[in-house]
Amino acid sequence: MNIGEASAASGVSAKMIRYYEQIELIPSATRTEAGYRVYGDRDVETLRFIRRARDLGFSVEEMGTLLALWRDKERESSEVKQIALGHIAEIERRIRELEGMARTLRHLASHCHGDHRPDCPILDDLAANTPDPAQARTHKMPQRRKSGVQ
Amino acid sequence: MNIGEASAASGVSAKMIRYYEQIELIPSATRTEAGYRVYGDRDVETLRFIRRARDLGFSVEEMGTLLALWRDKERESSEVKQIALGHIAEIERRIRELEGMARTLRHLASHCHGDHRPDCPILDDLAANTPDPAQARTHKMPQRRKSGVQ
DNA sequence: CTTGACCTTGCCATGATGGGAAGCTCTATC
DNA sequence: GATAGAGCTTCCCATCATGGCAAGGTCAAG
Repeated sequence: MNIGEASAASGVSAKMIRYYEQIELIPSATRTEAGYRVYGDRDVETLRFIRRARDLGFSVEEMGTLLALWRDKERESSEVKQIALGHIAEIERRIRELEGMARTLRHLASHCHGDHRPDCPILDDLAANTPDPAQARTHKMPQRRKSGVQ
Repeated sequence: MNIGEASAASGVSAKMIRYYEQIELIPSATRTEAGYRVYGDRDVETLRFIRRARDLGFSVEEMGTLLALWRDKERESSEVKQIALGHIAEIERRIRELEGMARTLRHLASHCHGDHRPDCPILDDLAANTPDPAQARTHKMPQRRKSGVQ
């Protein structure tokens, strides 16, 4: 099976299959004399596993761990469960973050006329709100020495 | 005001301020003779606007539009509302996507012993599930000519 | 004058993915 | 057997927003 066929059979693009090989998420495929990658049913199974895990939002790193556990017949299911639970917690954190944004935006939008008049509480709010450093997102503001807003 | 002070006053890192200038989201700051960027209160206001919009999940492109509308006194609030509503819809779409993942994972995890036994429905499911091309995420699988899984 | 915090530019990295070019291979059709 | 064109190969570049590091100039306090 060529890479294109393996791609169609697994739902993972050929580009990504090569990428996964390069980062050693999957072993290097054997090659034909001409240098074409060759895949078997086992490889397609692995690629489907990856495709499914990715659709569940697992990162490539997490997929690597899951694959290793999958291949290890003696693995303990608690390890897998831990990864799944951790991932669920992360997803729920992102959901809460997005819901906070949506809540604020819905509130602002509901107070905006949405007509030809220029008054718009959305812009006013964006402009007026003093930033609260404590609720910064990915922010790591460096501390200054002379510290003081001039 | 130097860039570090403007950063502290606005909550936007110096690095990002330079980046926003480079991509022309904000106008180029005036410079001292030595080449230092100089900021005034108006600039800090703009940066705060950006910081707040970013915390609400707006992309840089959307921020550019919002900034233009903010500066345009004659703008119609309907434009702003449209952007906000579109953004809300996008956030809600992402939330639904994440909730689908969380639901599936919770279901799988609840059926996993989570102990020393190797049996794990999570891995079994990842391995066995045939991919449904219709529910692909960002997938644009290219169509093959001979189309057929060997 | 020295120290060191601050500024400058520039390059590199992230994560997962796509796009495209240049060049080789395979296969179906004439 | 020759030709066309789909498919494969590698390599490089782009995304998006952000951080890190390095080399070098500047400024202010001691």
